[in-house]
Amino acid sequence: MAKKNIEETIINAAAKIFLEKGMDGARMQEIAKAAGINQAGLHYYFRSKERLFNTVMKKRVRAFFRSFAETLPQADDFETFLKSFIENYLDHINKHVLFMRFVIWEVQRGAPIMSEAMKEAVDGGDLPLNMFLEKIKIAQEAGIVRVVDPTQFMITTVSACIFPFIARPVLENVFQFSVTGNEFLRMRKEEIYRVLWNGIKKQ
Amino acid sequence: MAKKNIEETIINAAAKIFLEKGMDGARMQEIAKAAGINQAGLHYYFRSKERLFNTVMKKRVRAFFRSFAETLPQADDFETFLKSFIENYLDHINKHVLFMRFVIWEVQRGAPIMSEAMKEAVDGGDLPLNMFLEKIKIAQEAGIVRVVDPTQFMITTVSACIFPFIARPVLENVFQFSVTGNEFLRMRKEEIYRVLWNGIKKQ
DNA sequence: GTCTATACATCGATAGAC
DNA sequence: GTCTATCGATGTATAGAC
Repeated sequence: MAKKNIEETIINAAAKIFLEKGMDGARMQEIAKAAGINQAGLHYYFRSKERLFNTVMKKRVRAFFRSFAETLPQADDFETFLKSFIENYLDHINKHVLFMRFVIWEVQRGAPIMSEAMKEAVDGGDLPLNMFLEKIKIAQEAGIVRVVDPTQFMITTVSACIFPFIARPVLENVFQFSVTGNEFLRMRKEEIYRVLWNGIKKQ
Repeated sequence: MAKKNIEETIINAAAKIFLEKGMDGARMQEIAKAAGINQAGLHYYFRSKERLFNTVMKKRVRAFFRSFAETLPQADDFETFLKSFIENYLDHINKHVLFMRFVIWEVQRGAPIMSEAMKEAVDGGDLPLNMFLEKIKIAQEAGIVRVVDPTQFMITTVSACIFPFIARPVLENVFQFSVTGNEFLRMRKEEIYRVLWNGIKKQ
């Protein structure tokens, strides 16, 4: 296997373990096994656990931020835009639940690389938030939606989307519900769109 | 100091460290120091790290669930009820950000005690969710609010409340904002109430 | 019950043969 | 570049004096 391929294999295996267990809970031995090499090989390629962690995270954060663009619909009509965004974004979240929960935890836990990687991704223009915010402003000026702070509305939107998924194991205990992943996804798409569109549209 | 008092002191010190660092990242030495004793004393009182962790969590989860009742307002009028609930609940969250983020992380990480403690608290009736859900149903029957699934609406409400706080370090990077805690709290109270009330009220 | 000293286990990292 | 063997550091846990 070529060197680049091995490094790629290690990074993917490491990402899986790190996302599940966190930096503190992850074991180099487990990563090595998942990558199909031994622990000495792991150190040969990445020198230390910290360097491996940093490499993995820089790559993942950037890729994750970039992929946000794919959730942004083309529609000019704000209602259609919002509905499509919620559907796309929930599908997107559904694929990255582990990563999002992990980032929230590791950032507060104090891993310096996380903030650094996010800052780089934001400064590098990997996260096109402005398009969403502009859509709101345009709809406000057109009198389609109420005048609200666009950033606050967007925070509310992503909160309603992300939280039920990253906290799902907790919610299942608290609300004592039990539905399949697909059913839950479908219900959330409907609920969030209805509440948010009614919540922001002009009567 | 009486035995009960020392145990209490240790539990509080341990909770602080566990919530910040997680089970894997917490160190017995650090907990001992924070409790003002040495590591041998820690083991004398709680035998092992796992037992200490379990004791702390059972206590905290139950207390946290119980305190939810304090966020439930008395108001009969649903609009007033919702507005007050959001304000109370955000104040409540603001005091327990570390704990909530920690629970979400540890539950997925696989700490068996967490699910167990939650189940006990729920089964013990420590979490009076029904009052909130009943309020929605009554308002629906009275024609005050639209017909929605009460559980889904409640999930949306708590999501909009909790997420911005547990993910705040991330949001600050992503949205590049920087306001004081109090200012952020005030803005969220206003935003969530406006969007959710408009989102559910009958036109 | 509380201390010091230390045993014991685990993990990250490296040396050195191949 | 990859392996086995092992070092050294760190962290949990305990023995035993007081």
